[in-house]
Amino acid sequence: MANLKQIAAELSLSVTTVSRALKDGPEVHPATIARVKEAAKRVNYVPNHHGRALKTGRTLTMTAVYPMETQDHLSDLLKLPLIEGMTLAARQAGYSLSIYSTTPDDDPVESVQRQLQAGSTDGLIITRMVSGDPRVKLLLDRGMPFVAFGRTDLDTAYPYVDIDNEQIAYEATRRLMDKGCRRIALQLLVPGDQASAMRLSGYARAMAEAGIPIDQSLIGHGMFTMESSAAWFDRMLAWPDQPTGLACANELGLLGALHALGRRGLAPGSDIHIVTRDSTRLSRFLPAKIGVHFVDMAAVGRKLVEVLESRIVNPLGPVETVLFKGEFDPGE
Amino acid sequence: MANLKQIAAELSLSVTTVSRALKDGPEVHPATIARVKEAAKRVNYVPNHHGRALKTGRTLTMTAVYPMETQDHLSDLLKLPLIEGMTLAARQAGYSLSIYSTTPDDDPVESVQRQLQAGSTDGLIITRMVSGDPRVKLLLDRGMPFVAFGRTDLDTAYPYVDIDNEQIAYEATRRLMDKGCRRIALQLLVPGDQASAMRLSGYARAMAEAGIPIDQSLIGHGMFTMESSAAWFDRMLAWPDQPTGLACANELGLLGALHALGRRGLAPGSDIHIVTRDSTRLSRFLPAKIGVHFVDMAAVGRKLVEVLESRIVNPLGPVETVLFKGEFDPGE
DNA sequence: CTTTGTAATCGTAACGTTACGATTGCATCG
DNA sequence: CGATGCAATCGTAACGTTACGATTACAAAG
Repeated sequence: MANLKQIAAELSLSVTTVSRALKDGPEVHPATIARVKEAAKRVNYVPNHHGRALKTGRTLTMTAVYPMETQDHLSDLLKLPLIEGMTLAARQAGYSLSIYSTTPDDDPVESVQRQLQAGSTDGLIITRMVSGDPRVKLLLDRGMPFVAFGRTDLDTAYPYVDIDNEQIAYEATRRLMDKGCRRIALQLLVPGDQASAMRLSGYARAMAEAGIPIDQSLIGHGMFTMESSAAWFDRMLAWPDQPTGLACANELGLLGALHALGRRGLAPGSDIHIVTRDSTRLSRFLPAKIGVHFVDMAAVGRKLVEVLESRIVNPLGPVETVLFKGEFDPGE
Repeated sequence: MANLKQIAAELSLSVTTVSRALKDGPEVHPATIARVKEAAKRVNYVPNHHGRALKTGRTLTMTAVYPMETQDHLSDLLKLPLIEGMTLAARQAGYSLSIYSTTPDDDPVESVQRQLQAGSTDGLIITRMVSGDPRVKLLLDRGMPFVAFGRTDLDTAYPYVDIDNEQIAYEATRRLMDKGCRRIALQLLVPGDQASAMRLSGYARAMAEAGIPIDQSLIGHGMFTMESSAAWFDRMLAWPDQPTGLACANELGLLGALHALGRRGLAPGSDIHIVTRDSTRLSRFLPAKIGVHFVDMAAVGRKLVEVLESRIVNPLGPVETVLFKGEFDPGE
């Protein structure tokens, strides 16, 4: 409620002087600065966000576009440490972080466009990149600072932070082969998005190296939930030529697959081997031998904010791109 | 980039008329309204958030204060569906949701105060209520719309949405007793906060009814992580009078406890029984017989936003309070 | 031909802030 | 004693929006 005008009136100063005093302007008498700061503290003055934003054009707000698969099912657990990393880093950098949820019904380009216009944000964190993602061009054209979580196949340079999904899937597949697996099943999330495409590509590379032809029926798409993962894997386990190795999309996929195995009295480690990506370290606490690829998503979240901040502060600076590698833990 | 002034200049109208036309003001000629809307659409006009907020005092922003235990460990998984429920509901109600992370180092009252002053939000969602929570009085005094996730022991009325933790813990304890357990261990999260106090109270009620004295050494505080849960439970399993029942704080506590059991070659269901609160349905996919109390946190998140919106729209309206009950599933 | 009424549009001020140029007071210097 | 320089402070305008009262044009009524 307290504003510059009130402080100015109380101290018989002009609004200008008060404003300058609060930023330690060199033109203001030190004694006046002290008086102003004392008064500001006393009345609990905090600069009005909108007044400042309107004048300066800077809002000190970052917006993360948060894609949801459905409204009913639990999202990929990696989003929790990601959000925590982002919110904390944003706050420490002096920004507030706004979360903009989108459902599959929303047009992703339009979602971005709306954020652009309203001038309500200094920068955007976009996720769920797709091939030739049109949002990148749009944002570059408008000069809106942004950073992508994930990459896309464009010839223009743009800032991104990504996980090396290709390497993760390659390594996962190789590990399974080391255990003797040749029929290796692969779980993917969103059909057509970049992260899934990279996983598929890493898988294909490992298979090609081993000279094993790819069996499309071993590749599962849309494995968002424990239920869908369990049902899909259960179906495969009924085949005469059931898979002997499985690379899970994430923790939820793993839990679903373990559930399907358990119902048949099977456990991973002897006949069937399982590898998963895990960003919560949850799988390390399961009573099963599982190879785990850990990626520190809180660090990814912090990095996203860091890169975005540098874009905001210096829009013409060098375009940063960061690739996080995972750490593989074979699980005994 | 496009603003009212530009549209007005282009159509040779005043800014006022354009502004009114966009809201279908009855004083504007229908033909003019059509012209204005066409032009607005053509130049992709979206009202500037800060200009509007400054003038009207409404920001169309809600802020959720998000408490974090530590910067390193994964938070309670219930926060993921909670955030998803909140962000989606906020967006559908026309608000954007800002997440304000706080660490244990932050003074919770000061965190709230800062949000208040800056005028950057229309309402607050506060969590992690403590006994006699000073934030409630502060917010009521200032007339800032808010809703609490959780209750506190104050004689003033204020809006809240809560989970019936007392009932959850009572029922959990009773279920364990039904299985024959008398030495029942209880996991709690934050020492001193309201949710943990309620859990403890429900536990105590069930124990009193059964005439079993409470053994303080069976009550564990600060069980935020799988690691701490595992270590704590492991210590107890080494006792000659080890517990025969365990009520876990949440999914992470459960995984930690199962891990400790598994290392000793034990499984829940015969000698030792386990019950947990679960809001991700994760425990249903574990190969263990566990009693589960499910609470739909996405619904809680949506409700929080709904209650907050009604406070914002009608600050003098009736004070809503909502209590979510869980559903118990005995796990076979 | 002036008055009254009404539909449509306009102009000004204000929200709280900051940028920038103008102004004041006072000591110093030729 | 008037000119100059400097430190300190002030005033105005602007960001984009909306609220409110004023103004215009024109038709109908006296």
